[in-house]
Amino acid sequence: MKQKITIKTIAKELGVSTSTVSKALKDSHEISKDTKDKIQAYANLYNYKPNSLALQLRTQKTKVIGVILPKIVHHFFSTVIMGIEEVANKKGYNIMVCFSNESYKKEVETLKVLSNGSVDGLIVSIANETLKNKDFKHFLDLVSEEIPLVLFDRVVDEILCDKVVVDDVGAGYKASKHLLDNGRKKIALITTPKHVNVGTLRRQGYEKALIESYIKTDTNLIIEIEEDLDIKKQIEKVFEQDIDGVFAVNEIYAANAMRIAKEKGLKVPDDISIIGFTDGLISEYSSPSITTIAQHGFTMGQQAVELLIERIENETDTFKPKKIVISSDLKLRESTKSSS
Amino acid sequence: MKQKITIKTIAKELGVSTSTVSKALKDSHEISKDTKDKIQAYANLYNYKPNSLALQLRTQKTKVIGVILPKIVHHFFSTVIMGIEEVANKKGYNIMVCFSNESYKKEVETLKVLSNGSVDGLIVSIANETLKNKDFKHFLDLVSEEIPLVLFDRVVDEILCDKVVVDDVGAGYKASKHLLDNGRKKIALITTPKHVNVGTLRRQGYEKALIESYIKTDTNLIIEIEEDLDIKKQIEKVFEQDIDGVFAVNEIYAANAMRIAKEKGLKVPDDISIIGFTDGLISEYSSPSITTIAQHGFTMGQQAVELLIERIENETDTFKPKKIVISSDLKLRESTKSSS
DNA sequence: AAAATTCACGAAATCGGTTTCGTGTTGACA
DNA sequence: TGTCAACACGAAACCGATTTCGTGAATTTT
Repeated sequence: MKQKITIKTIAKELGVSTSTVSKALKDSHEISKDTKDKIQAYANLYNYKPNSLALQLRTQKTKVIGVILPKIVHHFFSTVIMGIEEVANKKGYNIMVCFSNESYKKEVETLKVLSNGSVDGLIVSIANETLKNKDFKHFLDLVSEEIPLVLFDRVVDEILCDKVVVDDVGAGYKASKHLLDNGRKKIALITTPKHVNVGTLRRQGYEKALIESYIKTDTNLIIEIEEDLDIKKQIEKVFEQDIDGVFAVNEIYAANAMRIAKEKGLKVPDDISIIGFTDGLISEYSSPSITTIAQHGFTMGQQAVELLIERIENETDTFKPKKIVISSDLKLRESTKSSS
Repeated sequence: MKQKITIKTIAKELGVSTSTVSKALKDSHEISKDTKDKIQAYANLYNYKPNSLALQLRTQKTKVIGVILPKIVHHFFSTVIMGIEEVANKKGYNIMVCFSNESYKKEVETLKVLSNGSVDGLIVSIANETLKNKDFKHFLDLVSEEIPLVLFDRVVDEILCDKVVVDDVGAGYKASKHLLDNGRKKIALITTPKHVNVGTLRRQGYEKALIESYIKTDTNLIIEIEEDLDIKKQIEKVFEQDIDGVFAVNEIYAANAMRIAKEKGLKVPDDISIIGFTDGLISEYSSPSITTIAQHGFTMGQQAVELLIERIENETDTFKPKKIVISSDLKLRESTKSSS
């Protein structure tokens, strides 16, 4: 890289001190107009840009927010990033993005790297493996170092920090209730393993809705998907039973369910209703289009970053973690159109 | 944030100089074993982490790569990011991600912010608006400052730097040839406005394939989509004509075409074949699934970072821009299954 | 026993800025 | 003419590390 022009260069060239240059560039009243003009002209001519590292070292602020996501090729997470970036930028922050790839080890490493002062705070959604392990030491360390931290979507109670989540129980309830209202009785639930708490919460909503309709939960209709195995094959199993509705906790599961239904000769939504989660492009463009629960990832990102910046800039000694719950909406599409 | 422990703190507490501490922590031979043990024990106990800003200021290296994308809620770009992050991390770099949102102004601002020393180099895919304006001054400035820069996918010849692109002409040819081989004669092309060069290049491939089959290009069959307007309505127009094949330059256009075909009562692939671009989830999960040209975003990301890091770490005075062309593959699916 | 090494550590410069505190010069005022 | 304030600028400390060079003491060599 080309040798950058510094304040020192300017000072030497113009025969003044570095303090004068610094002040002149900030239009300080201490410096005479003549000198200011001269210095500013020189700086412009040579396209002087203050070295941000020097500033950061002095102020101990990087104006950077670290974001750690389990993955990115995923409609929900990429939407969240958009929300984060938008607000962060508006407030003068940049974002450093890392991915845990659902791996505990990578999450620990990334957290360590980012917490050495490269960022002012962190926004994280916990990796699957970490949730499974239930080992949150790396997060607890972060909290005890008092590095501002906001968790979103995949959060746990053990970590004392600000959180942004969707109303998963309510969303699960809404989705299931919608199917019940459509006259469906034998509703399959395609969910995640229990350690993924969002899945568990959505299941609670599902069970609540069933109970309200005096339907007994049939564990044969509930299937927990192992992501490492063939997803479609796992979902096919639940179709061996007599079902008339499917509630899938994400859009990939929903799309797979739809495909299987078609292969089995079932008509959607006439013979079977399908509802998904995460309002992504698959749901929108599949045919029939899939009714989903919209998670409002964009809003989540915005809220998370606002919480974080609030925490960064207003260092209150009284630490009371906040939890923001984003309500979710039913996005009605063809896959649950009541035939009546 | 909690007061961080510095080398100075350790020095004072242990009654030695900061240089001794620094050397002891790096296990220098200059320091006696006793002193080293004492200092290292203290550092571990209080969880000392060197301030990365101080290091960066000293070495003038941030070990951060800036990435500017037009958008992120998009299969191709999120895949590229994955590729970038993977290689960058492996080589000890982190990535700072920004979005231009296809806006010229935001691109200029972002470029300015990132080029003040916060990153060692940049990977960029140019915003649509910038391509339209043909105003690349901000990039030329970057180049003249000799800040390492790699452009990918949306690149222009005016900017002298390393580039990674897909073989767009070849890909367009492959896609069109595939339709022709399927016996299609009246193939519509759904592309972007001319200023988006990838669209133009793919069109060249399309025209080349037609010419080879002695088919005259019919401009009525070519439609350039304005993203600001209703996409579906624009595509519907081309369906007013008698067509038996559609080549869409991205998967959203392809998905829309499929939907319209169905609405018109056309059977895919019996009555009409459809082929898209970008091997995303929509193509995979729509029904029938859509044949596409796979762009290998992951590979592009990897290659781009490797070029960039090479440029960052081996400052050669002889600057010869490299251009890597990634070949694309046809991913055969149901939407072009030949009925024969 | 004197000279030469080795050892173990500290002082100070450096990276590129900001900021506090002085200080010499000028002008105004009594 | 002496005093005092305003003005315009510089010296130096500071942020948190690294690194070069120097130095006193201990040890080895001759």
